[in-house]
Amino acid sequence: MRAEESPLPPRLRIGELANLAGTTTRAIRYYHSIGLLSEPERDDSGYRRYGTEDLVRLVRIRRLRSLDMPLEQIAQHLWGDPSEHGDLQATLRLLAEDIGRQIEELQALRQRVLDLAASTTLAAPADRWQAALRAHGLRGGTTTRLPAGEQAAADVLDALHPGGVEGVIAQSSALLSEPQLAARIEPLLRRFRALTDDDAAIDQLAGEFAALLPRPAQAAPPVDLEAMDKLLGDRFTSAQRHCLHRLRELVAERDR
Amino acid sequence: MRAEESPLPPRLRIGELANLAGTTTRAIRYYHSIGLLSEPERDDSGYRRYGTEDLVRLVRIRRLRSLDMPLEQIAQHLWGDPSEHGDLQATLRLLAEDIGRQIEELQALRQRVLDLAASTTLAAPADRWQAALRAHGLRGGTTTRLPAGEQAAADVLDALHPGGVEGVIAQSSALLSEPQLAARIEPLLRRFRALTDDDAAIDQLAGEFAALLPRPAQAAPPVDLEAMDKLLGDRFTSAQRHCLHRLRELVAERDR
DNA sequence: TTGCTCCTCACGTCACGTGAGGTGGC
DNA sequence: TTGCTCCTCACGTCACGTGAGGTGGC
Repeated sequence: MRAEESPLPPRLRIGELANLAGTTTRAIRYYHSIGLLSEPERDDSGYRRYGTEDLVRLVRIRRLRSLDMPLEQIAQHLWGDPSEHGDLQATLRLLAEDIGRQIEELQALRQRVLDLAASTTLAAPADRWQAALRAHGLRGGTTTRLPAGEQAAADVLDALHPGGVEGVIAQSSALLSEPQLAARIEPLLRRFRALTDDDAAIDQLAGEFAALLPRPAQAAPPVDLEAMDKLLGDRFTSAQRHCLHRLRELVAERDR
Repeated sequence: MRAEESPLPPRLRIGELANLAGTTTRAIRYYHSIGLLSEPERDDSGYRRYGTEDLVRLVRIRRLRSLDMPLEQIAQHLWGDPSEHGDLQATLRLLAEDIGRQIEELQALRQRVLDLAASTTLAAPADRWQAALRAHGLRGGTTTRLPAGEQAAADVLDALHPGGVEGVIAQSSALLSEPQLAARIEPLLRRFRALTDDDAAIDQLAGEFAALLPRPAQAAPPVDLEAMDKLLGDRFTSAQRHCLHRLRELVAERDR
């Protein structure tokens, strides 16, 4: 039996290459346009025809892209001498570490979401604030429903602290472990809520609040106090704002 | 002591809000432009002034964005009625599941990155191909250096199979466990490499190769054979192409 | 006065997706 | 002939970034 002539099979067209590499023709043309993949030869009808090297390079690009690596960075690695693979190795290790950190962040976030979903009734920050206070032996004030100003304060704390209102309270453990805190703070809160503009006792009340606050070394404020002031300004009466302002002054003076 | 008038502190400006929420003024303006965050009131000089609700909503947006959730999806979550507690709970559960999936994806991604880092230490596909064959008791042919066609074949297999050349060999375990494979295949390979166009034994050789291949039920081809043909066409002689073509025909006939 | 912040266009970026309108291959 | 693939513009998308040129606030 004689051997027949076996003609050269036509090389790959762009669609076939795209399928093999698990991508689209548009992506391949885009890689050509930015010079990441060199343009192959055309056949008689102007179609691009691809070979082995194109496939190998494209698959490498897609592998790195599946790691969300930017094309520019991919280009640097693929244009680098194949002998300098140490650099790529180091980059990949750093990438793995970065992903590891992202995983940890997401796990913490997921736990927080689950905690929130499972926690009692998944209530508003103000209610969770009071519940967390009760868990520390504080009744959270005499009223069942907090005044508007304190409700808004809970909202802001919940938004600003990474751990939510629960995180704020956890960070204030030094304050909360103060002996007799419940007995001492609740009368102050009642007086604060009843403050009127011509109340002569504003500075007196601020002083008594300040006496309850721990030294700065033991507890930095959990959130930006000036921002809280600007946000909550319209939720308190002028007298209450005055009292809070005086309280901040007293603490600042003491810390100097 | 008389209480002084305590003026309303000005509300937050866009830069302060951005800092508190850990984002940029541009992002906030963008959220306004697409209606994700409503435009706040302006002060006398036209500056936007923000309050508590804006902060709370923006922080929620940023939290979800940090999960890479598209803004459109975020909008759907945040437009849900806050009074429907059951719905909110369900939303949070879904969110936790979503985060869980993202964690799994990232873990798989991290593993792929580490695998990739490990595989770059290894040599060219052709060398890894021969090393893997030796691990199965095959010497990988008589030559130290593979002919160009077989080197290119190794490149293509490595690119196309998710597990690289090692994955191809693992998938071909049925073939590799064939008794006396080494003794039977190596003479065939030598004859294949020496094929000439007028070699009358082309079909004979193809038949002997086919006899070594397992039945289709036991092993589907690990990669697209037609694509391999188009890619490697120019790396083999006409006689070799003829032989491979005949081999594919024989296997296809047998499988019908 | 100086440096900082804010304002509104409006164009740029990244990695493609999506027609539009036309031709080649089987 | 029909349906599929390919070709080249060229505009769209997503989530902002980045000046440009001007004004307000302290």
